[in-house]
Amino acid sequence: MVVTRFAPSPTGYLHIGGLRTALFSYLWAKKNGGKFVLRIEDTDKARNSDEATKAILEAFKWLGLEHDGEIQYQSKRGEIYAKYINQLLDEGKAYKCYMSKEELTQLRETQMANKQRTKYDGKYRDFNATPPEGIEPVIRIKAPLTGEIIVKDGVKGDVSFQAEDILDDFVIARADGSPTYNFVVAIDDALMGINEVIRGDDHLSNTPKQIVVYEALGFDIPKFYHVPMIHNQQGKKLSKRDGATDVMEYKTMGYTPQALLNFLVRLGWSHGDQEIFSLQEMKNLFDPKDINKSASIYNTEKLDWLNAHYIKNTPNDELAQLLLEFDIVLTSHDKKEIILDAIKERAKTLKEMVSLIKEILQTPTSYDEKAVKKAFKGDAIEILNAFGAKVATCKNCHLPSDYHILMEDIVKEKEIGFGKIGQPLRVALLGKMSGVGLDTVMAIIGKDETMLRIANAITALVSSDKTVS
RNA sequence: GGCCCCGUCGUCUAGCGGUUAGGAUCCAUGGUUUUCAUCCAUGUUACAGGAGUUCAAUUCUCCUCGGGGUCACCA
Repeated sequence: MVVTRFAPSPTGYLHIGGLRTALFSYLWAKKNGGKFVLRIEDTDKARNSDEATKAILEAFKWLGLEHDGEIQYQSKRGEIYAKYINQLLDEGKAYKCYMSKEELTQLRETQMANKQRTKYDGKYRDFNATPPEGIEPVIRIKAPLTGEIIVKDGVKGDVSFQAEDILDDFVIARADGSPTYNFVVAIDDALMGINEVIRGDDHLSNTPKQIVVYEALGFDIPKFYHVPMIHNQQGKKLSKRDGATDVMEYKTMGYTPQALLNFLVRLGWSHGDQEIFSLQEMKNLFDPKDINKSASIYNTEKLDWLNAHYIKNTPNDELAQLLLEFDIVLTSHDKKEIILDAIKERAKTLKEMVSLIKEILQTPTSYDEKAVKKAFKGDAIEILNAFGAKVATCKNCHLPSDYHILMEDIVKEKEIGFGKIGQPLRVALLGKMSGVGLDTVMAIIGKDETMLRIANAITALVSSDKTVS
């Protein structure tokens, strides 16, 4: 069974890059009928917060990503780590190092001065004399000093490291007894049965150290997939400064979970030429072997397009539901269908839908100057007036088609083009030159409101003398 | 600096020795529409550079250049 995991450290909101690796891990587990474990790496007490954990869970919930089993917290697993530290000590695979921080610093400075790479010199590796006074030791693992370590990576291929280039006896437990990252990750992954690790490729160079731990403990080494980073426009690692890296920001900006997931799954992964993936399709088709090797640049143009696509293809009931989050209540509005049908084709985000809806439902209080200039030429006011009268006498005006007939009538009677009535009427109803079809607007707001808006516009424009003759 | 990874249109990507180098997005143009948007059609734009290997390289090898990541008693 495939068991994957997402293992964030709760130091802030859920990052867009983190979400992508989470999604990949989730999909791969689901595709194989396996398990997706959520593990909170909260060993750094100074930087962690409960809020951050909540934020991650909130984002998961919004996007519909579900982890399997209980959430694992590293902070609760201290005893387990201690047990393995002692085991390694007993087996002589790890040892206590009494080098003071000052001495370590000194060592590094000397190495740097000699243009050597900085590494621990193994001073206490085979030490069995009386330890120096007043120093709490750290625990170091005996890492191989020579030889090759190969990371078999499903994305990058076999990546080979030379022990002498990168390894030294690294610390697995600090002076206060707390275990370090590379040690606990290996233990947790092994104990939780994680056999496919999908994570950012910034961890690739950590992997040999973790392999050292796996081997010392006799654990099976999982399959690794190191997925390339997401870069900002400058080609650097995406950071908070780049803006919009908090997953939940996308909710407030009016993106749908579907669109965001679809956007993310295609960043660094592809399945032929397919662009649109439902969550179910992702679960069926995702395979880490199709993950790209190179980093991608974060650019939301395609997200906008996907979001527009999903809005267009979402049933109105669902849209009404989503709009509730934006304080738009259409769920039991009698014109719900006609409103949503009218605007879903022209909005890129839910937020845009909100302003489109308000634009229709609210009586305009001002008129766009350019639009007025363009629309109100010649006898526009007269035409508009005549149209108003037509609406007033209309006995059966409910549907857009009813109003459309009215417009056709006036075009015929006055022998004018559609624009002659369309333009001034549009300004009167919406206050500007663009927007939803006029017959639709009138059907939505009804006969009385239509007449009111026409009257308002005429009054306003005549009194302010904004007409152009 | 050492080590490691990467390099196809502006962007996301397909390609897995022989293709007019494909799709998507963006942009532009045209059509549809009373307007805007949608939709449809058309178009511009890419194999970082140089050596090999081969009958043939975007594809394989090496070098150069460029970009990124990582080198802790952080995770």
